[in-house]
Amino acid sequence: MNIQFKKGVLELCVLSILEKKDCYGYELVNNISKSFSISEGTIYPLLSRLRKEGYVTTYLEESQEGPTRKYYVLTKTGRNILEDLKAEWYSFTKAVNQILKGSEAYE
Amino acid sequence: MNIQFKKGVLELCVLSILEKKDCYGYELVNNISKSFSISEGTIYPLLSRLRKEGYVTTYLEESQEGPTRKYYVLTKTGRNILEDLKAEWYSFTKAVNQILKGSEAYE
DNA sequence: ATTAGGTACCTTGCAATACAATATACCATG
DNA sequence: CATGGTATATTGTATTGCAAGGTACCTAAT
Repeated sequence: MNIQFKKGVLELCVLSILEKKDCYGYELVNNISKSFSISEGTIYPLLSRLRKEGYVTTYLEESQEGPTRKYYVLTKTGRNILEDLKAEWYSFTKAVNQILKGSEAYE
Repeated sequence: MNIQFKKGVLELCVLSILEKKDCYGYELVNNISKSFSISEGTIYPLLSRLRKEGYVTTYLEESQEGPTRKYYVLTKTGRNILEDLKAEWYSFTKAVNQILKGSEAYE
């Protein structure tokens, strides 16, 4: 898996998953890992950044299976950013796919 | 335009364009700029790297409109890399789109 | 009780890459 | 001869993903 493809896209994925339900870091790693490889050393700094930027807030909850979980919740700002990122992602991939296909076909 | 989305994808785009015809750096910048913003300071180091890795070779050709152009040609190795990158790109974007759509729909 | 393995958090140092800014130099037009 | 477009290239900075490591909780087997 090309590491570079992931740059910036991970943020989009995390926000998109949090849109559906609150998650803790370890859960996000396992969830996203089903789609493509991702490590904890990537997620935790990313989550800290998202919180610092006000895209998410957190709350703690105890677990019977291990240490306390820190759940992340999407804020209103985070929701807006997510919409922007999604739109950018779709238009970007469309542009790339046009280049890959020879770019004769412009709709 | 999210800078991070471009990471690594630019290499794919450049190789894909070179697959169709030989290009010089400045031409690639103008060509790709039609799809998304890209600067010269990004392309030239990238092209040097591609040459160092044996994905492209170069030849010089004079121009009436300005300084000598350095044309880049895809090698056999470059062609193979391009095929790999394309496949990775398609499978990666598919995975991301599944996450964005809620990932209930697995085909 | 001690060990092992799974769960869960976090930090540090490193690598890759895109960009702005800058530099050089050619050519044509005013 | 100055401006603007063409064309190449380098330097320093910022961002982000990862491997490796550390802390700590819980359960089950030894």
